[in-house]
Amino acid sequence: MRFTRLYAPTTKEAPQGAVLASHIYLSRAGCIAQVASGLYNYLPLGKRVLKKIETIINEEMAKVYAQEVELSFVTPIELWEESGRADKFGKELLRVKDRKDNSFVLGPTHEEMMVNIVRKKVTSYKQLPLNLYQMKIKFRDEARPRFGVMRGREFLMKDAYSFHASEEDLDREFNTMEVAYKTILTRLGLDFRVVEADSGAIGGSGSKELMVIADSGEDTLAVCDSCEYGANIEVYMNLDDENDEAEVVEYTDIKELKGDDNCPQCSGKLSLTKGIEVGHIFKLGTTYSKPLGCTYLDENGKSQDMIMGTYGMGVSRIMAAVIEQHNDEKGCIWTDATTPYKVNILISNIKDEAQLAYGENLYKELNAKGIEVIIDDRKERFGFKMKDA
RNA sequence: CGGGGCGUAGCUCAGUAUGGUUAGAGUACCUGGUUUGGGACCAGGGGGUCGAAGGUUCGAGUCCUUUCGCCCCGACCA
Repeated sequence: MRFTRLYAPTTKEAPQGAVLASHIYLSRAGCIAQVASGLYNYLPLGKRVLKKIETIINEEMAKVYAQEVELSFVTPIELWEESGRADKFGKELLRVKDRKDNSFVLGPTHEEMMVNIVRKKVTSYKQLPLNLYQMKIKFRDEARPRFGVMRGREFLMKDAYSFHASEEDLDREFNTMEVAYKTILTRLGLDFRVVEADSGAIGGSGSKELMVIADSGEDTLAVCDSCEYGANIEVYMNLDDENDEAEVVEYTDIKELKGDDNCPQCSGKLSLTKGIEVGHIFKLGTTYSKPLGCTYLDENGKSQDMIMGTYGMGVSRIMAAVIEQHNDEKGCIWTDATTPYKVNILISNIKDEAQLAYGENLYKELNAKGIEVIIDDRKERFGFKMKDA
C-alpha cells in the first residue's frame, strides 16, 4: 500500500467526549469513525486489524476441530420465544418486522440459532462432540453505549458452541477451549488473566472470563501473585462466606481484601487489578438444548438432551483492548500480531530522487517477499509519523 | 431508565448573560510561492438551513415551547 492511495483520515484532535485511550487513538489514527451512539464504521486500517485478529482466532479454532459457520443475522423471534429469552433480554433485543409483518430480532448472541441448526440433524451420540462457531456482528441495544468500540451496541464477536453426550466430554472441551483462547491472546501480544466468573443471565454451571489487564477495565479482579488463580471480584466476594452480606461490593471491603487475603488455591497473596473482558466461556449444560428440544440417542437408544458449552470472544473489543494496553502519548502502539502493516517506509524528502528511488525499491522487494509494507510517498514534511504516532 | 451537560465551517470550539450592520477562531481543504528529519511559513481562496419545528419581536445563533441527536455519572447488561 502507499499513503497516496490510503484512506486513513487522521486528526490532531480527539473526538468530542472521548475519554478512553483506545477510543481517542483509534479515531485519531483513522481506524474507526462513529456513525451514531454505539455504532462505528471500521476504516481500512481498522479493518486490517480486525482481520488479523480473526485470522489468529480461525487458526487456533481449526486446531481444536471447531468449524466456522455463518448464521443469518436477522433471526425469527419464534426461536427466542421457544427458549424463553425474548422477554428476558428485554429492550436490548432489537426487534424488527419485515414487509409481511413477521417479527425478527437482530442477534445479540446465537445460542438459539446454533441449536436450531443442530437439532433434528445430529441425532446420535456417534456424531458428537461437535463445535461450531461464527465470526459475526452482534447487536445489543445497550442502555448506555460508551467508550468507543469497547462497549458499542454493534460489535464483532466470535462465538462458539459445543455439543456433547456427557458432562465429562463438556469438561474436556471447556478446558480445550480455555487453552485455545489463552493461545490466541498470547499470540496477539496481550497481558491477560483467566478468572472465575459469574454465569449470569446466560446460565449454566461454570464460567470463566478472559480478562485483558488494563487500568481502564470495567471489571475488578482479584488475582494471585504466585499462581494463575484469579476471580472476578463479584464472584470472589460471593465465595468468601465470612464476609458480611450487607457490605458486599463496597469499596471499603475491596480495600480490606488487599492486605490480608490469601489465594484459595496456593495461599499466595491476592491483589486487585482492573480488567477488560474479551472472552467468556460457559458450561451451559442443557439450558438451551432442553427447551429447544435438541436431543440425541445414546448407546441404549434412549433420547437425551445435548450437553452444551458456549465460548465468546469479542473481536472488536480485543482491538480496543490492544490499544488500552499498548499506547503512549503519541497514540497507538500495535503488537506484532495486530499491526495493520509490518513496515512503514518513510521517504523523508520526496524531492530527493536518490531517497525516493531507494524507498520505492525497498517497497518492491518487501512486497515481493510478502511482507506487509506501506510506503509514505506523500509530498509532505516529516509530520506523517502521525499514522503510527 | 434516573440525574447532568452539549448541539454554531469537514474537525475542535468561541459568540448566547444584556436580541441589533455582513456569524468568528484554530485546524483541515484548494491555488501560488518559500520550505524538507518530527503535525512548517507567507499570500490568496472555497466552505454555514447556527440540530429541527413552532412561537415572541420591527429584528432571534442569542428569549420561550416542543422535539431529535450526542456525551458524561448512575442503574442495567456482559
